[in-house]
Amino acid sequence: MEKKYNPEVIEKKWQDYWEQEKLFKVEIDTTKEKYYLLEMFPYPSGRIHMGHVRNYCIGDVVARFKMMTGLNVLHPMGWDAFGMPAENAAIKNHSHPAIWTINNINEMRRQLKRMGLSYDWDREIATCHPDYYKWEQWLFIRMLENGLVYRKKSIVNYCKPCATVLANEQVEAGCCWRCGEPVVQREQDGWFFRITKYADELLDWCDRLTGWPERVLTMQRNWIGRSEGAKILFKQENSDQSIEVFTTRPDTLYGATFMSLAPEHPLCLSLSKGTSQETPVQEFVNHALTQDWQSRVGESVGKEGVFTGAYCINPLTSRRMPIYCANFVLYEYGTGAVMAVPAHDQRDFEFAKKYGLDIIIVVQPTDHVLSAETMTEAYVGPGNLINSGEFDGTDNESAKKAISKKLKSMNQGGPTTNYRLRDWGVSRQRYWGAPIPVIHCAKCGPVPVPDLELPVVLPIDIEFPESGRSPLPDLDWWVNTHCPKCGSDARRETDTMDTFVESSWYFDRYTCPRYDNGLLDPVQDRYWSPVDQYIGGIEHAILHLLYSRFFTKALRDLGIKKESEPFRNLLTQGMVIKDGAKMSKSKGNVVDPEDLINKYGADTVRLFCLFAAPPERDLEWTSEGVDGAQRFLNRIWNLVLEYKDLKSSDQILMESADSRTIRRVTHKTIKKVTEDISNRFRFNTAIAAIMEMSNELSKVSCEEIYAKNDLKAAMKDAIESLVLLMSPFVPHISEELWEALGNKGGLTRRLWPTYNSEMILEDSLTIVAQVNGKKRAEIRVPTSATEDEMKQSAIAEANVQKFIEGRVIRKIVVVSGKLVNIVVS
RNA sequence: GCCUGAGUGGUGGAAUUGGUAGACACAAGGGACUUAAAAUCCCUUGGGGCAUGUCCCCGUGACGGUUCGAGUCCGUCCUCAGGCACCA
Repeated sequence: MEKKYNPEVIEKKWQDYWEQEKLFKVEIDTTKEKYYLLEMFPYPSGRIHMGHVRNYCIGDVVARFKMMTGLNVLHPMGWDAFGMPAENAAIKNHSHPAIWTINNINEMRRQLKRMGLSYDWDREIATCHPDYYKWEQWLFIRMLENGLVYRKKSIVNYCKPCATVLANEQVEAGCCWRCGEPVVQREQDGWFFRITKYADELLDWCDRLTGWPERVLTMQRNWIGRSEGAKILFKQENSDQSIEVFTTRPDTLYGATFMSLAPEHPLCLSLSKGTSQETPVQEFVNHALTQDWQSRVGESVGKEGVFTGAYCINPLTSRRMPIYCANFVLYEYGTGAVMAVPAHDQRDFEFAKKYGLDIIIVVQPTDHVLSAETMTEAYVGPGNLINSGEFDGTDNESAKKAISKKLKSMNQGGPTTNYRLRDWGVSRQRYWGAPIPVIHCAKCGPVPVPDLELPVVLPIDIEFPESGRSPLPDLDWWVNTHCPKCGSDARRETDTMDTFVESSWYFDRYTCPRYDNGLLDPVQDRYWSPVDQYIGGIEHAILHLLYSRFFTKALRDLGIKKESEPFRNLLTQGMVIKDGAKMSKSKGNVVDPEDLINKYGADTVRLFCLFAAPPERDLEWTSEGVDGAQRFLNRIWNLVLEYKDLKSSDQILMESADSRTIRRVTHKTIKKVTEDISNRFRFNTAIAAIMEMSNELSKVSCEEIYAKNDLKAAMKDAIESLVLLMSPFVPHISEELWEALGNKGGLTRRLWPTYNSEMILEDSLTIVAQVNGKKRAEIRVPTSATEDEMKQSAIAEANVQKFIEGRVIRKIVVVSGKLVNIVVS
């Protein structure tokens, strides 16, 4: 053993050893309990950042700990390798997305290996590999066959110069993020996953995901946004057509005085056609549709609208209700049409005031009286119905049900449920993604590519255009094909899939990454699924985690999987920040993990990441803290150096108090560290306990230890336990120290130390003596002391006497092992 | 606006079921070793008081409440962070 801790040498040594011994390679072992641990796989952006480091350090502690407790641990890693940054980089560097991606993967794999993470690298997957997306295409077709995928026209953000659809987050202040030209709304065909079919199930299962943070579940519940209400049909005047609306307030139907349609609603134009309102409506609609989203629905935007010239009929009052087109009505939510009740809805109130429309109060609160003439805002609270015919006097909650029921009996609507969740549009007019496996035939329409022709390989050998426009539509040799059904000339779908599709099932593929007879090997899936612990950033709380849940249910219904939920437990780690802000290039506060590894070694970096904050919280990066972590590892190194030659084989005549103290510290620490890792993921307190133990052991004199057999034995056990306890956090130095103690390498094959409760017991303990709840003394009592004895020693204490003297003792509260509280008047 | 979290020393954080507030670190100050520095080791370190103690008072965002006892439970409010946001 070297005199000085030299991470550079030992980290390389043990990483090589782990790789040669294939220490982290796993296979099904039915004699062992399985544990599937997964961290969110990275996008191969080029270099790992501190967020990755933190995420993967946390995962590695859990993985190594679970291995040591005897579980069969699956701990894989891979690459979320499709996506736009590859295209941008290719444009910038006159390169190719594939080359850029592969180089990045190689670089990042090398960096991750330097962290000493316990991955089974044989299971590595990259989602841009045809062997991976082949099964995604296969699944797409199965979903298409089962009605879970469909094609529809929808309104999208479109950039003309770039000839592509933009995601909402790629539109900056109404302009394209790349070319700066204004984005327009455009109706376009695209493929959709029918996630709304699972809205109820996704929502209901939120209550059963007991291993997920409540915060994430709340966000998902809000996103799904189930609301109970009614659909109501309003007959159009002079027509047998009806307009359907959704409302959560059917109780206010008697107060509905007009109707509002979203500008996208086709009725806006058709109703006004041929009337004097035709031109104003056309202008209004055109204006609304060409506006960017912010200036149309933004917070500060007022209510605007225009009369369509048409009327509909309130089914209960037979009132003639003018139909308006209004900017605040969302086409995507509900039916894109709303009944307006100005007295009881703030938006309708503002709109009615502006355009001079009638306000009728139908819900009267019990504590004050509303009047339509004087009210300055809508009343949305509870109350009893008025102006509502047969429902007058009913409380409005019961009226919701009663009126829904009546509408149903009239065939004019009825109770219904509506969701905020919309179907998931996955078409992207981009190159670097998985091709959608469909062929468009003029006669047969869209036809799935036959299974035998899968995968539809993304053409790689191409010139990547500088415009950013996808080269696929121009690749005649690739696009032109024949219809699988009728054989006539046809064109391939040139859209690729949203990259969230790949990450919605990658965790399944890790169980059988090279399986070629199907998407999943049922034997592997049954053994490994579901993921027992998933770890990643909170930023994926909705999209990725919701999509993955949807895919799991879809795979189940297609008979491919048994499980209904992908991730049994979820840990969301906080961000890494520096100087109070998230690390970013623009702020100039980025710390490069590899520089740190070069300077300190991976163990120090790991230790700091795990010690400075609990996983869910943000981690403030400080270089002083890293220095501190390094100092601790040096101290441990020196401590082990002192005791590495201890032999415990000498005969022990009697255990002394000193050796019992060493054993007590050891067993207490084993208990604390075990519980902190397994129950709570509180690595910071686990490490603090290890530090306390090492401080204790450093206090005793080395000569004394070597002088007595019982101390030698106790210390040897203590040092060995210490190294084992440290090993999930700082594996390299632990292996080296373990070897120096005369053992063989491969600590994850060792058993995690266990504690003996009897060893933790002390002969006497310190308890607190309080008077009226204030601490007045600390007293030592024998562990075996009875309540009475504890009371007596508390009362006998001089400082306690001072406070009870001359007062009457009303009551004495005894908490065994903790305190005695004497209550005096 | 609505929904979630979170507010504890100079800093990161600890206190697991209502029972010693500040574990463990970082920073700072003092000391030892050294010709010197670095490294290392030791001591002090929430605020205040004096009678300098096994002392007293105050102290976990604010104010109330429950309790023998509250950082922890309840109520009202304040601040910060995140999510959603004209969702009918």
